[in-house]
Amino acid sequence: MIEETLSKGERTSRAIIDAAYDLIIDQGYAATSMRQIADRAGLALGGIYNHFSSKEEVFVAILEKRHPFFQIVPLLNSVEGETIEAFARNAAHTLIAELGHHPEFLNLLLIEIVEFKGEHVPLVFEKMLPMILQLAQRLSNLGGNMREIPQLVLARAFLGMFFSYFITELLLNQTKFMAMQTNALDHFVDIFLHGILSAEE
Amino acid sequence: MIEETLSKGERTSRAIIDAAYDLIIDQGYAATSMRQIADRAGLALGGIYNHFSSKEEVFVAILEKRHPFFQIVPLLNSVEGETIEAFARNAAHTLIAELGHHPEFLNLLLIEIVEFKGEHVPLVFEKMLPMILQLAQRLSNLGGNMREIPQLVLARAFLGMFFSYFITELLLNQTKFMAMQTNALDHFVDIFLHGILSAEE
DNA sequence: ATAATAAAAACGAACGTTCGTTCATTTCAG
DNA sequence: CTGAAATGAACGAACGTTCGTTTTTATTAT
Repeated sequence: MIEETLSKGERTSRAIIDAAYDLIIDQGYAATSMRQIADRAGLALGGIYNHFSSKEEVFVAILEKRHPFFQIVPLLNSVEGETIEAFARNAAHTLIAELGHHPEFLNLLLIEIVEFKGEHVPLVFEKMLPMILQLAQRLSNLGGNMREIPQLVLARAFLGMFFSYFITELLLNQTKFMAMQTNALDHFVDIFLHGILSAEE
Repeated sequence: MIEETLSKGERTSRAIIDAAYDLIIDQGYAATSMRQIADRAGLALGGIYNHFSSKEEVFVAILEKRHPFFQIVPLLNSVEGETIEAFARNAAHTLIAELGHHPEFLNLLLIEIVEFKGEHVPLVFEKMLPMILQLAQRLSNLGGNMREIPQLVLARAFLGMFFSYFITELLLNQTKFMAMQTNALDHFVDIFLHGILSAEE
């Protein structure tokens, strides 16, 4: 349907990006060759260069379409919840429900950090700025009492909750002898909301 | 002094590991060549193969000596503090004081995840097990009241606090227009201890 | 101590592949 | 019919690894 309305160039452009994305999040950038990308996209090696002028340009195109933040921020914008607590809980479950099936969805972010030293981060941030501002506006109107915490710290800690959840999940999945933790996320959210200490003293 | 007592083989072995470590955390594994490693270690290309039988074997040797967990866990073991809160605060500051000057110290962990899919994680975990058990024993004796949280979740959340601190710090350092956050770590610890919600209702 | 010797280490050219990119040519779409 | 898209051979450079040789080290016998 949609494919029909796209020009041929646009279609193979997307096929290249899709193929490169799959390969790169699986193998990393340097370990993925243009030949592999061409094969998977279903065209000849030289054909890629009719759409992208270099390997890195393909990578940048992937970042602009598929950076994890572009998945996370809109999802957060769609989360319901009147209070801070309700929003945090719903956000956690929404993100896990949507992204939990793709534990490698963070790989693109990590690859960019590891293989490009984060030099494309400004590009991604700039492209995300409207979405971020909209989200910030939305969050500032939430009900509930919150301790005095700088907004940026709050955002970092909230994002960090997912970073740590996914990265440690990834590490644990490798050590088979450790038990699965089905409700670990709820605990993470609880710690984020209430901390590890008990109220009594 | 110490060098004098080491055999020639041991010395160049270490030189190779040191050189490879510097290059790999800077460029990634696939992007680092054996020639670069040889040059930086100060020997000829073929010389490496008198000490390691392949490039991956060099990488494994690096992991066994320099994996971030081997720096973190002993540091945590050395942290003082009688209560949970005191320990958490001291631990955070100790780790940042020691590792904060090397924001790339997590790279080896990320590289292993990204370029090897975490397949060496069991190896590292096994080597760390005694240290971990010792630390767990130490922490279970801390004073202070804590909410009921599974030990493994607690460990994940605690580690996650540093993951998120360092990764977001790394991201922010790229976006020059954002202000430095000098005391962000204290806020992270506060959130870890008390959560973001205020006690009143 | 000194000389002889066997093992370990260093060397660097060479091997066969694979890499990213280019290009003249052919095919196809609008 | 014209420009965009696809082709696949070819380029030089770089890759990991091997190998025959030379040099250095550590040990033994003198």
